[in-house]
Amino acid sequence: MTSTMGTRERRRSEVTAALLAAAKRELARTGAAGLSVRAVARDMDMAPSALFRYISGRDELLTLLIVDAYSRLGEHVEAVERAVPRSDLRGRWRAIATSFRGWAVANPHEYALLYGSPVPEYKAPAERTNPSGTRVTNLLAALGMEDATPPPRPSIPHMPDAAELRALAVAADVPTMDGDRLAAGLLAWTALVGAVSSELFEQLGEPVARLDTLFDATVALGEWLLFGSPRDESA
Amino acid sequence: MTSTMGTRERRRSEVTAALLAAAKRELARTGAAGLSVRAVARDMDMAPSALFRYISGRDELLTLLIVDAYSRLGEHVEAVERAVPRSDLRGRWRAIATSFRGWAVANPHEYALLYGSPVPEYKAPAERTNPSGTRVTNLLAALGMEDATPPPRPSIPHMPDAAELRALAVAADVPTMDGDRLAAGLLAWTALVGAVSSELFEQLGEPVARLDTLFDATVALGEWLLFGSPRDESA
DNA sequence: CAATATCGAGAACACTGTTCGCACATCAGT
DNA sequence: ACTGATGTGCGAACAGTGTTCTCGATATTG
Repeated sequence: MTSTMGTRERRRSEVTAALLAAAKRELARTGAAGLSVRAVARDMDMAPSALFRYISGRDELLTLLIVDAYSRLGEHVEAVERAVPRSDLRGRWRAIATSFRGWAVANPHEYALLYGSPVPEYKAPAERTNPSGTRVTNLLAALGMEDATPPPRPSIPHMPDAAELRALAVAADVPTMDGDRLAAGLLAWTALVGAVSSELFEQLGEPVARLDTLFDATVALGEWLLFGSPRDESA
Repeated sequence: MTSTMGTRERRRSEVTAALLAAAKRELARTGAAGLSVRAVARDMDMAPSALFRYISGRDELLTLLIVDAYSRLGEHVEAVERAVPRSDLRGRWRAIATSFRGWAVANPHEYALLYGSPVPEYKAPAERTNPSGTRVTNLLAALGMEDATPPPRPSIPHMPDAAELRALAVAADVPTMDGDRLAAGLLAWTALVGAVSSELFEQLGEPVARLDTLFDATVALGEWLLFGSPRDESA
């Protein structure tokens, strides 16, 4: 219908874009908790009250930033993963993990917004964050689906038995995946998030230079969880 | 020298204690980012300006809360771990992990303050947080030291080799521990933090009931990283 | 052109952290 | 016991925040 936008419509989308850009700058500068509507307004040379024509309040500003950050993270990880040959499942996992970490260290405040402590008095609306928020975990799920070989089921003592893990699969939205594989994916994922968070939030003491090694170990652990030892495949 | 406290000294320690108690209540209610000096003052029936006789500002209030939270977490985990027979190393690990998670779910805001995204514009002074902040990881380190059997060195592909892991040990402040064991401990620790954070910050979707199972799997993984499979011991 | 919807700005309100000056209570020394 | 010094609480004030409301200007529509 509206093949050409009227000046009003055009200006509105322009201002909306500028608003989001300014908010992203502000987020990258001071972090989520320090994000100020007035500072964003100053950055845009607008009165603070004018911004309320475009956002309902600070909460929606946060929601916009969360969705945007999820999207950019997903875009980044997907692009890196796509460059790996589809048959190299282990390489694809490593690409996901390393690109995830790379984006996190390049965008620490955005990472904190997504995977750090939630902002109090604010609950992100799932219907808006879910589509972009699950992109990277979806990559992991796809990885598990494409792996034709039966999951290695490593012999780990006290590991919950297959029935419990299967129940885990039912509760999540991946009913077609067997429990062992889903558990392996979840373990690899939470371990990855824990390693990146511990590194970024500086909870491990001083050895900054060696964080690479620790991360490599995490990636190797995840790979082993997902695909087992190489000799298992030759067997 | 001052065997008895003068009324001034007494009152000061009383007010300090009440201040910390009120701040803890406020933290448990609204979280770290929503912590308000004025709200604490209201809770104590004092003028906001009066609090500045006891704290230098909001940052020191945060520091106090961080140290206190670390201490209580350490106390809790240490108490639970102490109840396990010293010879049951695996049981001690499980006690550490489960009590860590138990305290986290019971004190989510405190946990977020310690292991979530750091508060912007605020850097916790390491000389004050370190003593209490390393109590639980020290338990883990002690666990590794007491284990006489050589580390199992599980065959994980792409795991950094022994030399790199040893370098990791040198960089950290545990030079007497061999690299494999330290790497295993760090991996178990970051995986634990990742699992608890993912659960508490609700980044895993809906299956709330099954989070226990996922956590059990994380504990089992950590146990395997630290001590290997039981049959390895019989060999 | 007239009616209407949208927009930006400014003032205002209720908050926040923090500083300052002023009364008052307690202390140390003679 | 009196005095000077020190610690303590308070009210006012300043700069900053999120948000609401009104009001004039402007663009769209009939």
